[in-house]
Amino acid sequence: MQQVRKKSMDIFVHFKSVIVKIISDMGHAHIDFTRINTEPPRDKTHGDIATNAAMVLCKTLGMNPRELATQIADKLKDNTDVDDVNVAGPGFINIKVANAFWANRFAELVADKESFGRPKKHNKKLIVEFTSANPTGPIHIGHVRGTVFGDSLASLLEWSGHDVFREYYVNDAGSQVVTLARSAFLRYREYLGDDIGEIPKGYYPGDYLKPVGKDIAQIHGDKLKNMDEKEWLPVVKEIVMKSMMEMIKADLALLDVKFDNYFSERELHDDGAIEKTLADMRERGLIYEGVLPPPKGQLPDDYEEREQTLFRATDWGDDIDRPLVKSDGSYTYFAADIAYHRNKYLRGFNDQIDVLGADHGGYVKRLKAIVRAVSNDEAELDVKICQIVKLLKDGEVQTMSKRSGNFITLNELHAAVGKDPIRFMMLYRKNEAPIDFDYDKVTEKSRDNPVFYVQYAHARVYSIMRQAKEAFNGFDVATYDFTKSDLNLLQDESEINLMKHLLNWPKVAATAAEFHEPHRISFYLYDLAALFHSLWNKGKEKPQLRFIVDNNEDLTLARLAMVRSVAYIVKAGLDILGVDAPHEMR
RNA sequence: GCCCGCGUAGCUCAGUUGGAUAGAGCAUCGGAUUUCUACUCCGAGGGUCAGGGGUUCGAAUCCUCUCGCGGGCACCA
Repeated sequence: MQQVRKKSMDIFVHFKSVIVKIISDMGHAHIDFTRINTEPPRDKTHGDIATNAAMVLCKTLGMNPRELATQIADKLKDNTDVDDVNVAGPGFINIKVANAFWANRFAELVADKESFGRPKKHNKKLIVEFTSANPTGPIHIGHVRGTVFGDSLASLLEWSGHDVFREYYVNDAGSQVVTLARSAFLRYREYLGDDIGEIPKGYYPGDYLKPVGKDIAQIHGDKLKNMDEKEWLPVVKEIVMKSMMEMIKADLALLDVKFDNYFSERELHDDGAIEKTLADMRERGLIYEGVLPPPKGQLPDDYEEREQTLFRATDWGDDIDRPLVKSDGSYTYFAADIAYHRNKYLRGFNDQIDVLGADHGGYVKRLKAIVRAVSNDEAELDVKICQIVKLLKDGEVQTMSKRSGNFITLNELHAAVGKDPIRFMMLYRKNEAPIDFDYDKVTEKSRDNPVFYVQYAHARVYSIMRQAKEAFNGFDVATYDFTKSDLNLLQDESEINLMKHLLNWPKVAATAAEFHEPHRISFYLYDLAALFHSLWNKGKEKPQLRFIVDNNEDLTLARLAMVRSVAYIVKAGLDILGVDAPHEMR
């Protein structure tokens, strides 16, 4: 038979195409192949690749699954990349791949280095909105998870060939900004020597506004002090907003997070975008005047039934229609949100992702409804909800009191723990699962700490290379071309296992990107590190498995190619997570 | 009351979107240990996948009901 020569980076994709070709050649070219899976079997003794092809297609082809499987298996045996094939269970086809195939495939990794398995450009325009913390104070622990998640998800999608835009939505329009300005004005008076007493209830009490008070005084002297609020408010607002955003950007820099754009909610109000959006929606019949049923559960004290302007969200998958105009005539936050998501659509983002905190779980449906409605189903929104982070210190949960403004800031957390542990631990859980963030454990340098464990794998590779340099008299990892290594010399089972795991990387990264789940990268890297460390440890008992083998330069160079490849993939993965890949541990 | 998420080993969690005998770390138990700079290492036991019913060749995964935990439930942002 004719072999499928086109090599795909992903071995599973590759073998799927081989199987599809076989079935097509059997005279079934025009059936649906999408349900065919090629994946590693749970049990390694079953081989390297398992496929459900026969079970999935037997109905359409009117055949017994085992019989079909046997026919496909017979053809597979002719493939030189295949060492052995068997049919098992209800009709699984298990493929054992020839060692030479692994070696050939591994040569691609060695040649491609960190970019191994990286898909080509998709030219899909994606926007990821995350953090979007209210600009009324510093970034604190509650924002950190969503920030790290959003940033890494964006990196992951970039790695996968998409055109990704990171955006922060600044809620600078509502009454909270007025409160912020008043709070800053108090600090201004305080700086000028007034006794301001206790910060009144409802104001922002944090010390971080003191420098803002000072700034105002330095710019305007005491001339604001005796003005009416009407006059000083816009002035103070301007200064305090600018100052808050600078503070937030500095905080985010601690995590190496940079946004492509900070999108101002106020501008949506000022430039008429909301009116325009609502006018468009009215024209399309998406808006009506009506009365909403009273909210279920505890009725708010000031509830009054009245007719209001509503968006037909129920037509787009939401549970209830949503109000757009408040009783005082101004727009709701939701109205601005519609204009905002419409704006994203008009900028060409048909794939949108919003990263939100657990307390916003109730908004998912309405946000999705918005995007569908304003784009007339051309654009799609995925909302990722990040669960809470429980901060543990000395084994006890740290509760933070909002009342006194006494929350743990990113700044404090960063000073105590550092960027890499923060980022890794935030990504070492599925986004919907809560995290216990143990202050003490996360700084620990032991196997118990996955950050260290993974970083150490990378550092260990460089350590080995430094030793190789001595053993080989000036051997230089930076310039040596490992594609010259003879990878067929790697025959030990533990070496083959490590190589297989490395070759799994493209599939892991692709799956993580497809489902917007960066945590898969962290878990993969942890497993990779475990395999690598374990192999290193074997060298203690069996010196013949050591990476650097005396008097056998060829074998050593083959092993060094493998070792070097561990660092390529760890580096690629850690880059996505935004965690440093150190050359040595300190 | 309604909506969303979660429920997997003693504990903390994965589980390749429906695949075969459900995995890892910690803890427990049993061994090894003057080391290719660093982290000790190797192995074992441990399960009604919250529970019932259903869909099909096949379910932790999909549907349905029940229980438990968390979050949310006009006009705030």
